[in-house]
Amino acid sequence: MGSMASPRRIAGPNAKNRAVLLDAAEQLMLEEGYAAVSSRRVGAAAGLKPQLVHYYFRTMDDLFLEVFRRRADEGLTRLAQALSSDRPLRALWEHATDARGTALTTEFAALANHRKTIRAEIARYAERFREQQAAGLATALERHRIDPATVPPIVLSVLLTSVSVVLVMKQALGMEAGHADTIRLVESYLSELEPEPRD
Amino acid sequence: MGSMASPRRIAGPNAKNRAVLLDAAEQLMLEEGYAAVSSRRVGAAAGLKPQLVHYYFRTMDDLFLEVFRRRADEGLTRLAQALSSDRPLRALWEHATDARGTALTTEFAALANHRKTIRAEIARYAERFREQQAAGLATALERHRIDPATVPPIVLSVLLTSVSVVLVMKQALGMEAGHADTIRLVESYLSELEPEPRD
DNA sequence: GTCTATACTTCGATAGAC
DNA sequence: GTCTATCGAAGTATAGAC
Repeated sequence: MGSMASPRRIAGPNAKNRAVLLDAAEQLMLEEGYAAVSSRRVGAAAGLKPQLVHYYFRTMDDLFLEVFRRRADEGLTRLAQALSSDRPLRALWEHATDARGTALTTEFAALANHRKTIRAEIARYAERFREQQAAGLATALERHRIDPATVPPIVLSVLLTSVSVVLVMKQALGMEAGHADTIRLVESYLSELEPEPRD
Repeated sequence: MGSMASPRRIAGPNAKNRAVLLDAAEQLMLEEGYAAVSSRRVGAAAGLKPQLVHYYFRTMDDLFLEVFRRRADEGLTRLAQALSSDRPLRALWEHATDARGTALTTEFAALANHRKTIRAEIARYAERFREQQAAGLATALERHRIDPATVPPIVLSVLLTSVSVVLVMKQALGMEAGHADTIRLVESYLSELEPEPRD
C-alpha cells in the first residue's frame, strides 16, 4: 500500500512547475556544481518561492533523483539509436564527447560520493548502460569481423568512456593540451575498425 | 608589501593545529565529498572549536587550497621518482591507479567547478604535472626506440590518466565489471612497450 | 490542489576576550 | 599569540492558510 511515511501533501507528477524547477536545477548544476543546488537558489532561478521546491519534491534528494532520471532515460534512448546506426562505434564516440552530457554525468558521480540513495540509483543506471553498450559493441565488432579476444567489447566500452570523460573534465579546467592529438588518434583507430561507408 | 586586506590575525604557518585541521579536512573530503567540509565539521573531526578553522585559515577556500597544495607537491615529487625509475611507464600506471590519490583529485576537480580561485590553482598544477609527465614519457619512449609518431607522449599521458581516473570513479560506485579485463589489457600493452628487466 | 508563514539547523566569518 | 562569544545569511523542511 502507499507509503505511510510523510503526511505532507505533494504536487502530482504532471504539475507544470515541476519541469521548470527540474530545468533550473539542472542548469545550476552544470554551471556551478551540485553544491549550488539549494532550495533557495533553485527557487530563485525558476522565479518561484523556495518553499515550492519542497512542495513539488519532498526532499532535495528527490529533486536530484528526478533530474538524473530524466537525462538517464534520454541517455539510454540515444544509446540504442547510436548502436543501431550505420557506424555504431563512431556514433558512441560522438555521444560520449558531448560536453554537456558528460559534464552532468561527472557532477552526479561527485554527488553520489556522499548521498547514498543517489549513489544506488546512479549505479543501477550505469550498470544498465554499460551492459547495453557492451552488447552493442560486441555486435558491431562481430560485424567487422574483429576477434573479440584482441579487444573485448567491455574493454572498448571502458576505454571510450574514460577518454571522453577526462577530456571533458580537463576542458572544464581550461586545459586543452594534447586533446586534439588524442582525439585524432582515437578517431583514426575508430575509422580503422569501422571504415566510412562508400556511397 | 603585506596584504592590506583583512585586519584579522591569523596563526603562523607552523602552528601545530594547522596540520591537524588539514588532515581532518582531507579525510572528510575523501569520505563524504567536498560539500561535507565545513568549518563546523572539520573542527569537530579535529577535536577543536569550529572558529579555530578561521583562525588558522582565513577562509574555507584557503583551507581547501592548502589541502590541495600539500598533495600536489607530493604528487610532483612522486612523479619525478616514477619517471627516473627502471620502468617509468609501469611506475606511472601504478601511481595513477592508486585509489586514494585519484579520488582526492576527482573531488578537487568537482570542487573547482564552482570556486574560481581553486580552479585556477588546480589548472596551474595540472598543467605542470602534464608537462613533466609528457616530457618523461618522451624520454622513456625514446629509450625503448619507439617512434613518437605512432603514440605521441602527450597522448599516452592523456590515455593513462583517463583510464585510471575512470576506473577509480566506477569502483567508488561499486562497479567492477570490465575492470580486470581493462587493467590486464593496459598492463600487457605496457609490458610490450617496456619489458620487465631480466636479472 | 497550490502556495505562504515560519521553525529550526548549519553555514562562514568577525570582533574582541584572554 | 591563541581562542571564544556571537552575528547575519543561507540551508532544509513542515504546518497550515487559501
